[in-house]
Amino acid sequence: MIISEMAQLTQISEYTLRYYEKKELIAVSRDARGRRNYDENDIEWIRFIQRLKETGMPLRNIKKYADLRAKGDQTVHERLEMLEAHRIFVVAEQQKWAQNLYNLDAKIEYYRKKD
Amino acid sequence: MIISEMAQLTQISEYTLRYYEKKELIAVSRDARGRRNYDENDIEWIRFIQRLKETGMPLRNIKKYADLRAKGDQTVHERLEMLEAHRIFVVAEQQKWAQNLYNLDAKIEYYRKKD
DNA sequence: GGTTGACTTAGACCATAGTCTAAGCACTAT
DNA sequence: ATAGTGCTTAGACTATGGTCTAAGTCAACC
Repeated sequence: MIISEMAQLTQISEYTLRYYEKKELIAVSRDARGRRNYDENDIEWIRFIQRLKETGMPLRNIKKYADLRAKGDQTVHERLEMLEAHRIFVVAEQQKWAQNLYNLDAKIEYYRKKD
Repeated sequence: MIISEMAQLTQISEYTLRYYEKKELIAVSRDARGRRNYDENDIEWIRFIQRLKETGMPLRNIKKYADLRAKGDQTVHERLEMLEAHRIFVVAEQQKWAQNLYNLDAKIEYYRKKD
């Protein structure tokens, strides 16, 4: 799979895909012509990056994770620890969103009465 | 209440408080000496701004809301509409977080077995 | 043989949201 | 008096995460 297809599939621009590669979040192999050749594995990995990003993990941490991943199975434990730490963050964020939604609803209720 | 107290209370730096004022998110009155004099109303308003920010509303939208607020009660309906639109956004974000947490947990489970 | 779309390096540019400094003035407290 | 804290304007600088362009190469398609 070529970069344009990948961009389409993941909704990540070609610029950004190259940018991620330069930042060493992704390592992509090339075909005989030197073009990036994304495989199933890359797709999965990029989707995972997307999820980490959506849950507020900065690229530098994603990079750390990518580095561990590149080192192979002996880093599974470390990766697990990263994910578990991130999980705690995500849960805390969720609670913040819930609280904020609650407050927002109270405000909306208040305005509805005024309106 | 003077700016340093306000910064302490809200955990927003003095720089940022002045920045918000320059951006016209807040209008603060001055005392006889020309110093910013925050009152209860300002505190409540700034807390509200914090919540909007925490739920991902960009400053330019908060500014729009602030402008409406400044115009008084005849804008209650418009403000309500803004909040309702934002509510939809917040709920969608929450769902995204829930989905991401679910995926994260699946990944963690997978790694736990490998570990 | 021209167009298309990929590649490269390097760097400019953008938005967002601050953060900080300089320089000079004003007032209060020690 | 002088330190401390507030004020002002104006602009520099930071971090994050892209986004885009230039300039040149290369291979494939029509």
